[in-house]
Amino acid sequence: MSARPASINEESDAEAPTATRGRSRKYTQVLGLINQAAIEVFASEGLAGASTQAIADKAGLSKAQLHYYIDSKEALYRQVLQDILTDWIVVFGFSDEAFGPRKVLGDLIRRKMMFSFEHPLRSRIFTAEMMRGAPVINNMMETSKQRTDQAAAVIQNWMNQGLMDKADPMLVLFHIWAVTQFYADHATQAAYYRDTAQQGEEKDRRYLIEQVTEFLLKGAGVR
Amino acid sequence: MSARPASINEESDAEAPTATRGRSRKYTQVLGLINQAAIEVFASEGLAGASTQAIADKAGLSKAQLHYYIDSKEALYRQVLQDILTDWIVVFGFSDEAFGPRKVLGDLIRRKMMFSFEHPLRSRIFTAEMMRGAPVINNMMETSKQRTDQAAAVIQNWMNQGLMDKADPMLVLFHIWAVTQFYADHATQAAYYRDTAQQGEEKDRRYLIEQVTEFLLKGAGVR
DNA sequence: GTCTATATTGAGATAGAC
DNA sequence: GTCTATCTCAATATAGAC
Repeated sequence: MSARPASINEESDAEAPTATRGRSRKYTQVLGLINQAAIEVFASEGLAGASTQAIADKAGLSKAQLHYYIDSKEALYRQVLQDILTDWIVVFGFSDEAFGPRKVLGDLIRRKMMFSFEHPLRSRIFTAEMMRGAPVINNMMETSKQRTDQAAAVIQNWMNQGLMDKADPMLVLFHIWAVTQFYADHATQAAYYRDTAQQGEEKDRRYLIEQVTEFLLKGAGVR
Repeated sequence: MSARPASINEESDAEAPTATRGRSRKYTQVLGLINQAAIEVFASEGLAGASTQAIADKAGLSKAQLHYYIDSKEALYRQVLQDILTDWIVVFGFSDEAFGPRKVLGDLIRRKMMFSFEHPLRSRIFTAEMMRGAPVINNMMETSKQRTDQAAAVIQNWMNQGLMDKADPMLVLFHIWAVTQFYADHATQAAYYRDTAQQGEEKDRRYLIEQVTEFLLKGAGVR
């Protein structure tokens, strides 16, 4: 009960977090509320700055109630990061190499941009964790690295086949990451510099995806 | 005295912070130590997570001593951000438009990359502040916005003269920002994915600058 | 200017009744 | 499962002697 007013920049998804097997309907639902609240607070305050009180408030729970559902603040944070990383692997995954770089990378860029638009808070939590040197997430990143290596190998193949300019494939991936991520992490900055009123509107999103895709494919020399 | 061991990823500059006019030599020197220590702690822990104890330790001071030199943790943080923003304006400034986009943007990219290599912690503090919606730095950003608008106008001129592809000039600046910033904010991630032992070495820096410059100028369609 | 000691607040987490 | 009350600890900041 007592749904809290949505804050600016909030994400609206209420995905069920992982590890809810064999629990009651309500338990899972409450975990979802907590997960969402945690994302909002961690994104703007960081791990240290996030208070369990703030998370509890946003989830519509008392602090004691919250602690009944979670083991600790750190465990909750770890859970959030785990979920984000799982999503990254899907979003940043490659479709079939045979479609060629224009199609495959173009799709990837669009997916990543959509993720930035729809889950900016998740993006920021991840970036914040990276900037600290990934102390919490360290042991979860191996899978992500393997996928990225595979992607780099595919890009290398395309380069060898003359489908795109020769360059360091991993760096090409970095640059795609950097630019698409910018629109999540620096959304405030971007809105301020563009003084755009229509921020987040469908038309503007299409415009940004178009501009970003063109820039990145040209930068990578995709033919 | 009692210089603390340098931690990984530390910045080595000991620039005197602003607002030290009319103070003794020593006072200014101690403020420099505090400033440097603050940068390190804020970068990895954030504003909320940074303890004055940790800052004092890194600066080689007692906590009480630290509080003699600073007004409050928040004021110190504000000071650090102010200094960073001042540096950005210089680094991100344009040289003479007449040199054309290849020279001017190329120089800008190199300067920005060097800043990422040499001041990764400053970069991260700024990004973290942006990701929170810039609550502390908000009223300092007007100057930065003006300069950016001017830069965008110059780029627009170049586009009109056919010196580079037509696109949204502000977005071109965003993308340059995003990619160069990546090498500071995500240095840990980058090192992990590249499993590079020679991280931070002169040769690798030149290599990265070269790759990034080529990618960005191609992306912007600079002729 | 520097030290020891401390006031004060806030937060994470738990106890135990219901 | 939820509540009130509370334990415990850490953190900012200051007091006051030297």
